[in-house]
Amino acid sequence: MDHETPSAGSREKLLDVGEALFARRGFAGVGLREVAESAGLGKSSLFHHFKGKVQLYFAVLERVLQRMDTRLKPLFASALAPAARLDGVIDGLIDTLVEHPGSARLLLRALFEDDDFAPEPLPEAEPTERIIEALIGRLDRLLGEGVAQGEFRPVSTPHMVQTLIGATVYHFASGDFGEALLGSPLCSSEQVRRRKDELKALLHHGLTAPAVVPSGG
Amino acid sequence: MDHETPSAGSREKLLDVGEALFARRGFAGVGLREVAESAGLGKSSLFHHFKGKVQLYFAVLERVLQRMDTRLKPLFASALAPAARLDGVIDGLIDTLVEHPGSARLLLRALFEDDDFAPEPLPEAEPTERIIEALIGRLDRLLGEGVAQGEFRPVSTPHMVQTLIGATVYHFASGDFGEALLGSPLCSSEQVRRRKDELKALLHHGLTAPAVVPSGG
DNA sequence: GTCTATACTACGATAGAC
DNA sequence: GTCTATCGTAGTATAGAC
Repeated sequence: MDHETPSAGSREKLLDVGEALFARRGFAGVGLREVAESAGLGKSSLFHHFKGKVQLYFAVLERVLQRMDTRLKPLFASALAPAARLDGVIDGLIDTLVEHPGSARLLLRALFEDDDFAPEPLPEAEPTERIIEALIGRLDRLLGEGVAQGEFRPVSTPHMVQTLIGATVYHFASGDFGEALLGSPLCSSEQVRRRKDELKALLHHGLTAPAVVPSGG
Repeated sequence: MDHETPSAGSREKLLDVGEALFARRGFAGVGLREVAESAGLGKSSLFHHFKGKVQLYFAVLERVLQRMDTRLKPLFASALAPAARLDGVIDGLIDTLVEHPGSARLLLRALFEDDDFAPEPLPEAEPTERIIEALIGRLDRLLGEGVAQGEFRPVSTPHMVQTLIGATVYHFASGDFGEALLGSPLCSSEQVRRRKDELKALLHHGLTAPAVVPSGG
């Protein structure tokens, strides 16, 4: 093992620093000098670990998405009924967003900022797009399953996916604004529990099919 | 009249161009040269209309927010019951986001990107914060009213505000991703109508109090 | 693998002619 | 009100010493 670890510590540290900075200020707002020096390196040493700025950025994004995918995959694969499975996915998603500060913002940026870093599609963006597509696909299928089985109302699953992203990713990305709105830190254990409860209650009432009703109603 | 219009056209054009560019690439991702030349001016002429980059940015943001505020104020002030009033606000909000492309992204950025353009709080950011605070305050009070009158479930109004922002602002800010997910343009009249219907249905089932139940249940 | 030094470009902003 | 010219800084990236 370890046949692929050039210097081990520095690369990880660059990814950590890059994750924090890119999350806060976005791709264009971050200078490589700041990244390198925050990691305890000189500016030029960064280029020994990453070919350029975009490569660093997508390496950071891919690590965040990989973490999320690893965490959520088993929850999607559980044998529970769709509604219970969705509850588990929501809890797991919120947990990962909270455990790794910055990942919510980084993910939100990846979703709404069109990757217009370069004119032509970048090959290094492909792995990240693959993971996002897989995650969204699983969520969409879970919702579709619930609708097919009659446990959920017949909603538009893509629109519900968007609503769920907004309710989770956006919420935990909304730093100072969200904190001012709630009156206490977004990631405090109390507000995290509250967020989970509020969202799951909204879905329980709003997504679950409202029991069996006679068609004449 | 007209005592305050120096050149009229250029300033408006700069705001238009700035709105499009800042929405797409964020504050740091936009160069003043591109803004000026896209407006048909030289780079230096821009400084005749705006003192600097931050002033241009907040002028753009303020215009967007002002537009939104003017549109939504009467909807918030309507005499309808809270649930119907909320429906109207949602329709109006989505309409403004759709009519002015870029405003969703610009607003989303303003909400989740902490204004870390400068170390100290900028005086030119204050008007925008005032409008946002007013809008959010009205929405929060509308929800609180509905809860107090028993028309809504006893939800956390700040959390519901966040959910609504995510369901509207984020959705229409999610350009290529959202379009790929839905399979057709976000702002097509069909998808806009669908978005309104899906969201209002979710709220109708998930936010409205589920009829009167005996307390012993 | 990290450093100093450097090339080249673009940035925000200012000065002054017209 | 717009222009050309310029300043100072910081950006990404490369070359080469250690």
